[in-house]
Amino acid sequence: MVARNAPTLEDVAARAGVSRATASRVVNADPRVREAARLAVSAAVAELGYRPNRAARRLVTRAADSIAVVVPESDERVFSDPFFSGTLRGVTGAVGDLPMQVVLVMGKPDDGDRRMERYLRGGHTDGAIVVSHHQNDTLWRVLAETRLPSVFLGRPYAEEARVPYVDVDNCAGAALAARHLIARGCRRIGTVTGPLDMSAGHDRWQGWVRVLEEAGLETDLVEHGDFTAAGGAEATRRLLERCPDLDGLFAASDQMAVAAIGELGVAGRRVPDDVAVVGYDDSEAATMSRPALTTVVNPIAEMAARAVDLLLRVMDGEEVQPETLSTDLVVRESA
Amino acid sequence: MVARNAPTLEDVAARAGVSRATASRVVNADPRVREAARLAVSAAVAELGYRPNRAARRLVTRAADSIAVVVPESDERVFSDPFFSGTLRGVTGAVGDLPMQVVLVMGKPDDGDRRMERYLRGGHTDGAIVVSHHQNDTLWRVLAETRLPSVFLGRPYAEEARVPYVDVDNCAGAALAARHLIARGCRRIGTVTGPLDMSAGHDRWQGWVRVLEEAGLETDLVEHGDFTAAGGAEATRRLLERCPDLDGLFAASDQMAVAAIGELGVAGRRVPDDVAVVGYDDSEAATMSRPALTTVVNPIAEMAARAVDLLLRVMDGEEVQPETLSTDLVVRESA
DNA sequence: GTGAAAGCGCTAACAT
DNA sequence: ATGTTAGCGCTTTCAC
Repeated sequence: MVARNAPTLEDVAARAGVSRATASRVVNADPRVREAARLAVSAAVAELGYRPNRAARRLVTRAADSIAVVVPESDERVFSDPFFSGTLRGVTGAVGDLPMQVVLVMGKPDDGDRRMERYLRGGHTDGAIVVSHHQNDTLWRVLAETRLPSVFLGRPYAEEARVPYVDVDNCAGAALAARHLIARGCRRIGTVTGPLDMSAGHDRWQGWVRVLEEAGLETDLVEHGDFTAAGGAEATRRLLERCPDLDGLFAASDQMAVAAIGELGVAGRRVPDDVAVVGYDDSEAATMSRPALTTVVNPIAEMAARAVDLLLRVMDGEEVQPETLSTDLVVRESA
Repeated sequence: MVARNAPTLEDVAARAGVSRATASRVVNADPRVREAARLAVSAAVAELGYRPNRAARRLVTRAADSIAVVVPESDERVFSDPFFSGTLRGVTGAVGDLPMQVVLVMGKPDDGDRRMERYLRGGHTDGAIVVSHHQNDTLWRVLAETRLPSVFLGRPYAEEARVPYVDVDNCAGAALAARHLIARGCRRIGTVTGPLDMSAGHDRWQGWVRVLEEAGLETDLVEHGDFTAAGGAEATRRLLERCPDLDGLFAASDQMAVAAIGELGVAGRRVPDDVAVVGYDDSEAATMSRPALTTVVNPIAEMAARAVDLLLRVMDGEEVQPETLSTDLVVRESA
């Protein structure tokens, strides 16, 4: 609720002895106003504590107001995975000085609670960037129905979802990692995957499979994680149980890779001498880790920037094409 | 930008063969509409893909639209400290189903970049909850100038800042911790403080001092941290250098306490046998830690809920009084 | 350079 | 139960 009796532009104009139009011009820094009038209006604004009514302004300018960053994950997850903070930072950075709010909307959407869906349907925002979409999430359907301009950051798993997205070539990224391990001489190479109901998890796994097949290596040393450290540690333990003489490991996130290194240490295996480890993300954790992580770059900031750009264009009524960024491997100490 | 030529309520009404008012009633679930009319309007809404113009609605209802959670900390910090995720969760929970957005605004405000100030001055939100305010932050001044309804979560350090706040009695909380250590038999008790330019950091330190003085113990075993794990580890190392036979430690945050336990382990000192450790926050880390942390409860969710309540009332033009919640000690294994 | 006037899309009296 | 009407506060032609 706006403070009662908040002064309006009318009040400011009256106080400054000018018309509403002139007052509006001053407030909006229109150059064609006499110095005297400008001063009078500025003074009136200060004295009255005038603040423009955003709704009124927006009603006439038809400008966008806010976009949502939608993350269908629990808030613990959102706040513990650097991927999300990176994304949010990227989005706010890309929105920059546009007079637009970035609203973070998070929560598992399918745990019976339809809060997220209600929010999206409520028309509270002018657009949405959806991050971390899962196979069974029906968010894309909700978004299609409401016709809310939206862009996925990370290709949605469902093939029917014909929505704009920006993705990175996760398959190629994982292939880079796998080839690096093979080139190093690894032969019993395992992988700790991400969730397979997400395109990123699925694609990184498949990229790994493809390269190992080409090299004539076994592709069954697979354990599924969930991108988190805890999940990665557990998957690594299972992997070590199945194959104690593992000599190479590709983890689909840096958090899992770091956890894997920890587990390998517990099992008495040295990294990279006994087991070479490659992560994914090139997050801060990769450089902090000991040994420092060899990892695949996930250009989060760039993806976020592209997503914002796409979204702005969708909101403008433009037709846009999906974009897929390429990626790189950063070689450090762990492999 | 709203999609061009977005259908208006007028269009819906025309299509359904009713008046704008009736259409509005249906959209807003007003009960006094005939079933037939309701169906016709609903159909028209669906066919046209109508979405209410929020600005127009807001202009007439004069309802609040969004509140900001303002955190004058770097985004890394915001996303790594569970205190902030807890707060954000608390705020969104308390806002509940009110049709109001919660916008997270973060960033160090004084690094020459005035983004936060500009944002707040821009009148983008109807109210603000300020978290983690530092002594030299002049946010309260900005908020006072703009007359933006705001509530501090955690008492602002500056005494001139006559703003509503909700706080917890940090002094009493720290006293609980110190008394517990003394009762356990500790005599060389140190503390790793939070930042002293924050009321929480300062008060927890002072609460510790007061109790130790009353007990006739030395109060100079103080090292300053910043609530983070890294800062806590460093401060603990300094403390151990100064006093290798430390037998009790109060850390002003769980993150620092966990880090301290790690450092104590490195130094070959067992917790709680050699050194008893008490943390602050009762965060998830406290239960996960080994040994599990004895810690002071920081009722984050409750504070957030109170802050939202206060803010709503301030936005309603009401005068409100600061609130200070009490706290408790949870005894686990570390002390 | 400035003012008068026309709406933006919606809700909420007020009539019927 | 429904339609008519009057704004909400602002920006923006269009005259002057």
